[in-house]
Amino acid sequence: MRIDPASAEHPYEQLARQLREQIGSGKITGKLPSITELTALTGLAVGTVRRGIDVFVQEGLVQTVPGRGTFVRR
Amino acid sequence: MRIDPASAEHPYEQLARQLREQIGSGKITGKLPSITELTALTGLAVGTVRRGIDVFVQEGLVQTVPGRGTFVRR
DNA sequence: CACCATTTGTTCGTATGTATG
DNA sequence: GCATACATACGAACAAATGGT
Repeated sequence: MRIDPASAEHPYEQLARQLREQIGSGKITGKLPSITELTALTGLAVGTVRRGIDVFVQEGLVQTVPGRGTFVRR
Repeated sequence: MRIDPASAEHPYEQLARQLREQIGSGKITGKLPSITELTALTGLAVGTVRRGIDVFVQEGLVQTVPGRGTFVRR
């Protein structure tokens, strides 16, 4: 889960793409890493991580539950 | 265009609702006030105004053009 | 062509609120 | 009550696109 700030691809897009790959390949099935964990893993800010995850929420690929986490829809 | 921070309705939701009313009633037809103008009009932060407008972008009600502005789709 | 003002787009770091367990 | 986790908001900064001078 490495983010390159200098890339032409925006950090939130890189995050979304990398998460999508891990979801698609089945590496992530149930619960996604928490936003706090993702900020630690990526070095990104909270808002940026949210932005990346929002992509999936819009698509209906994941479901977020306050106090619980973010889950891959199946 | 008044926002009440103490309301149960979030500021970005209040903004979206009020803009929607003005669009629906035909008070706003072409270009929306710029984000900078909306922050001045509402006292909200840039990000919050963006959030409110994003609602319409998602819905396809408006179209944003970098360097130009935000326009009501017709 | 260069320069500049305007406008949207993204990111940061922090704070507070709300829901869950 | 407390820890965890998502949700919203703030203020600031910088980039990129547009259009006019």
